[in-house]
Amino acid sequence: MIKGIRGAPDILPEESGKWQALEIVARDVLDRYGYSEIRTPAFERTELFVRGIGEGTDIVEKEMYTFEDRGGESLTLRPEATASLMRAYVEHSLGAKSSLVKLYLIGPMFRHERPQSGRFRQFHQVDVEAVGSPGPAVDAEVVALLHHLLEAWGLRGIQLHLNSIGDPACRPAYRQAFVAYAEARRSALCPDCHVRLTKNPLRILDCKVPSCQQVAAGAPTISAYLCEPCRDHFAAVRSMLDGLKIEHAVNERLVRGLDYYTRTTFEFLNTALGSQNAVAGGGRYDGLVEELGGPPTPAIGFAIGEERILASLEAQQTPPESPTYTGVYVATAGAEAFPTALDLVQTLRRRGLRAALDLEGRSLKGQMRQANKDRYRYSVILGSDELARGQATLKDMLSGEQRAIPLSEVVEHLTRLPEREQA
RNA sequence: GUGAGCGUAGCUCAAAUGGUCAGAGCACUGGACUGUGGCUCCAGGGGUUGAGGGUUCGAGUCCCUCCGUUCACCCCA
Repeated sequence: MIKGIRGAPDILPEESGKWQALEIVARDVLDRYGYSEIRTPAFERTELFVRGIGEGTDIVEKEMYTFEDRGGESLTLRPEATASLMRAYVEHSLGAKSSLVKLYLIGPMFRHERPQSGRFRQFHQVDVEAVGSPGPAVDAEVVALLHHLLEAWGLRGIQLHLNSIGDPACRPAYRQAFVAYAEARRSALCPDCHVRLTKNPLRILDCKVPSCQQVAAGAPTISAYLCEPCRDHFAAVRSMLDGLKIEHAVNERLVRGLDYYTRTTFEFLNTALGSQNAVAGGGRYDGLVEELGGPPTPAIGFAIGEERILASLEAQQTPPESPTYTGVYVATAGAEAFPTALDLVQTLRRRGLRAALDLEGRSLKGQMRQANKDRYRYSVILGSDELARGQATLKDMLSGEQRAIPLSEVVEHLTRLPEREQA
């Protein structure tokens, strides 16, 4: 048996409905906020991610699915959406059409990590980006949008963590101060953090090792080092969120792992989820577009992990769907009724009804069982008796009542009956 | 990449110290109900016990290797 790829699960028929429901809500809410969908390819030149995400990041260093195409060019399956989206933004000069461009992208991302609960090698994100404005109002609206989305999905108990990590004017000073502080306490740090010290020192703030946390607790905080503009920006974002009654906690340890972030960073956490508990995360990245060869363009965005949203909904036992009885199952007694049944079913389908019949020559009993299992609201029984009299038997699968009606009126009759009924 | 746990029918699981141990429930198909679902009862199909090797008179049960899977670390959605 040829098996699927580890960490790239199939979404089976019984669960695809949940995904559809999730994405319908997302598209609806995004549309209300004025966002347009963009679809970019699932792969890009490797260079795009190396430059966009950052040479030293874990994603680029060890998690990318990279391969050479037949022309010898290095390509990579997208590990995240922002870089692709910004590439398209620059390539097609989307900024020329309006000063603030609002885009979203839904699709699979690929990262070569060891799978575990809430983490996959192919996973799905709803990625949202607002490009073109540096103002704090955009930050606030973007966070409010995400908050709105989670609410629309029915998620409960999600915490919002917020931080500002400064900009090129002030972050270097902080970084320097932090490194000096950490360097002095090197002996207390775990081996991983020794590596971080040179590669990505701020990540030490995130480390879970107790001794490192102690070091982190006494470390200089970013807030003390923010420059005037960054401080004002952050304060403005916070006060707008307060005005919108969106609860948030400032988490100075929230240092995101991608190089391109500036100023505002945020994460929505669900502590009910276990180890991989970030349900969505994002931030501002005012330098990325320029880094990719475009004009200096401020932007902010976030990504939502669809698997983690679904897991959260499972965890709180509110699956997105409830079974309904709809449509018509046409059962036949005797092979001679089949042509009539087939024709009837096709007609019903053209009239917009969900309709089916047995294609395997099963017994009437078997057909009725199928009708019940597939949640059909009505069944129509066609047999030699009915055909001889020019009639059909119409049965209500919920009440069990049945009666004979003229064959010629079946379609009309069924299209007038209530279409959807709760179980 | 590192560590730990687990791998028996489609699914969830049984099978005491190795000796009728290859089973049950659900699901599926058929029947009881001679043309009818959801309840009940009966029957049937389906497994080289993840793969390969070893120990033994004998292994699902012990040992080794590999593979898969789960959770955790790392990191992130």
